[in-house]
Amino acid sequence: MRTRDGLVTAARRIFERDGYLDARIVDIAAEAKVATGSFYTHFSSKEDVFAAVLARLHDEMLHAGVSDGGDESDGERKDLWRGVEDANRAYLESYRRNAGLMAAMEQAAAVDPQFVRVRLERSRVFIDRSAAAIARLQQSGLADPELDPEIAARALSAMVSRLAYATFALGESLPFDTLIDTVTKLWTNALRMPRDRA
Amino acid sequence: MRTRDGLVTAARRIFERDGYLDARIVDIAAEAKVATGSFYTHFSSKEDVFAAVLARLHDEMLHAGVSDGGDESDGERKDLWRGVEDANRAYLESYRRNAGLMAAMEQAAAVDPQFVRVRLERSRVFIDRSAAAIARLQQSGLADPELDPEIAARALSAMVSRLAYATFALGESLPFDTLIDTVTKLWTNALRMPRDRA
Amino acid sequence: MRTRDGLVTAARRIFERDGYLDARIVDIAAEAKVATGSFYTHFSSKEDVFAAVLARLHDEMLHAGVSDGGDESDGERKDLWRGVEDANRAYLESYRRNAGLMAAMEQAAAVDPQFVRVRLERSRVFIDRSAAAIARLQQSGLADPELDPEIAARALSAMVSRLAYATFALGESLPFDTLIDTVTKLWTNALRMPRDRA
Amino acid sequence: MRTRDGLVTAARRIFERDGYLDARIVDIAAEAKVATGSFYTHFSSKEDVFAAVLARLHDEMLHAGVSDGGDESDGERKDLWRGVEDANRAYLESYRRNAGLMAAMEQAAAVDPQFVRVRLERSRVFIDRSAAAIARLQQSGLADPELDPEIAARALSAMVSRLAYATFALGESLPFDTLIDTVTKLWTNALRMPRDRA
DNA sequence: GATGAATGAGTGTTCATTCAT
DNA sequence: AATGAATGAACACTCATTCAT
Repeated sequence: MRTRDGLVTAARRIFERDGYLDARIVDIAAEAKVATGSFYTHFSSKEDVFAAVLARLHDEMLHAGVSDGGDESDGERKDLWRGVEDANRAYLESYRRNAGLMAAMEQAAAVDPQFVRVRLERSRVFIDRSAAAIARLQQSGLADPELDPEIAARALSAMVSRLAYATFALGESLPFDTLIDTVTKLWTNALRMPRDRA
Repeated sequence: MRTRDGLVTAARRIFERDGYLDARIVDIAAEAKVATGSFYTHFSSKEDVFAAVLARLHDEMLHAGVSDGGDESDGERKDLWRGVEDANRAYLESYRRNAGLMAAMEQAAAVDPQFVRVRLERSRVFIDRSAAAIARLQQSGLADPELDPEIAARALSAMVSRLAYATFALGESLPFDTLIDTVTKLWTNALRMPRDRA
Repeated sequence: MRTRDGLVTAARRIFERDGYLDARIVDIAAEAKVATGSFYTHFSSKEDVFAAVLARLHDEMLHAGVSDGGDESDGERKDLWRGVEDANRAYLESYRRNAGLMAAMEQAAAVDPQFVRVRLERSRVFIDRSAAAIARLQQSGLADPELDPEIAARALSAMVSRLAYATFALGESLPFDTLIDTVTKLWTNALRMPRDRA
Repeated sequence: MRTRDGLVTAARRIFERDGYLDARIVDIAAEAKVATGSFYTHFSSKEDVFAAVLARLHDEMLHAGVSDGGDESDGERKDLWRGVEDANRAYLESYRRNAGLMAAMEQAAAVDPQFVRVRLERSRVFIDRSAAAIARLQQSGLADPELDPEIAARALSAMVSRLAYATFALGESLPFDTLIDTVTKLWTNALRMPRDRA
């Protein structure tokens, strides 16, 4: 198991350094200081390790409570805005922290349908939570009732994740705080949520 | 020049069929019914033809008036909403028509930084036009003055293009009209534009 | 010793299932439910186990009296024909029973000279007995005196074993009884042995 | 086409030298003095070249008239024996000349079912011709009427080819003339053909 | 005697690019 | 300008064997 862990760690470094396509099994094995063949004791292919790397990332995020978009428990309007902002900040910070890997994942998804699925499942969590939140807001009369919660959640998640990709993976410059602020404004506006100090 | 045109046409078909990475020069030459070596009389590499294919697409769009997001000339509120809807419809229809190529371009951009730039320039047109429109609306008191026009334009373009990619290139199901309707609502809401029958 | 026996049994199954070349040591160990390394406590290589498997087969045949071509003790002509038929039947039945292993052995012999020798030694028994029988028949005036007993024995054995291989290992269809009958007629004819009811 | 021919010639040398299994594509290309990749311009795999080598051998045999077992046109008894002897001699001389290749083919057939078929088709020619001859002899009352011509032909061909393999490919020593003489005697006896000077 | 993870050498195949004709 | 055969570098994967526990 120790060897396997070492390989996952090494693989993550190599994928971040070289991207998904240019990552070579030999390099991963070398980075983990094991023989090439040992790689195949634990993984069957490059796709296989990459899936393991992503799975570990997912676990780390769960343990770090990152996926938790903040508690939306109390009903004050001021907090609604704050809730959206916190969720966006958490998402963006996590993206920034794992930018190299996210870039590799985009590449993997562009090349291997298997990772399109993985990416979809990853975003599903956020989309589902957002859709639920939107529906709740609509029922409380706090969000535009004409919107389909599921589709709106998809669209707004697409907006945030694509902006994160452009900013952190591609390096299009945007100050972090401006990013959060804009995203949060657009998100709350888009749902026609009432402004804080309305 | 006829050979060159034939190669571009052939390349487009191959890129649509096989994607950017799996497209082979021999196949492009065969599809164009010329010898492999003739390819290199007109293009220096796969990147080179792909750029030519994208350039031709761009030209076709300009001639088809597709890039023209509708004239936003008159000041009636009703037309504002209509203007956004028309622009989105035009974008989405164009994306749907060229879905195979757009998928190839996403793949190319994931693999080759050169095409990240191309993609960026392509979207630049739409972003700039949107940013200008937003600024104009703000000056007329018809859009949220707190938004940075440039960043908001980027974000909303990201939203639309990503949704288009998911729907037409990846095949995540969404009825076309629902898509346009949702996108337009979110877009106008996000800017806090007044509703039609306000 | 129990482990060793288990490995030989397992190896036989694997060789029958996968052939000599495709048989893998790990599979043999797994089939015997021992660790891979344990294999090497008892055998030094794949060739080594395969030799052991063949040796055990040889022992089983001896104990089953299979190698015993029938007793050619009495001098009646009728029995001569019967003796040849019995020997052929015994040989062919044994081949049919062990067809999988024989196929593996042919493969091994095609690939490793060591098993050409083993195969030769295996057939030696039959050839020598046949040669002796031919010589005896010649001395009794019951077989063509112009034939070299040794070479004739080789040739006729080759005929029978090759037919057995084609029928049972390769699956070229031939009814068992037709096979025995033809082989016996050809064998007795070839030696110019007098017909039963001469 | 010149390159292809060179590759077939080179392949034949390599297959004879190293056998089917140990033959490496790089070696074949090097022997033909072309780049490794050029091999794949003409052949898709090792099996593919080997099939080409065997096909060329087949052609050469046909042109050399080797497959022609002598004309069995006149009805003299003396010539019957001679006809069988000539056919056997031709077969055995051809086998001796191509012993290295035949050894490789046995190996190929032991490893790849595709070549079991090829070998079968190769022998089919001889078997069919023999079967026809046997049937003719039976009709003229010159061969044992109890034998099935097809099966007898198979059996006697198996005998000759297996003896050829043992002698020329495996090097079990037997003088060439003794071999022909024995084989011919056994063959004519087996069919109960009348002796020359009966 | 048993374990089983680690070792690492070895090779078929692809395809963008060249260049003599 | 066209031809198309030739080039050759690059890399994943297998599996018999070892050896520290």
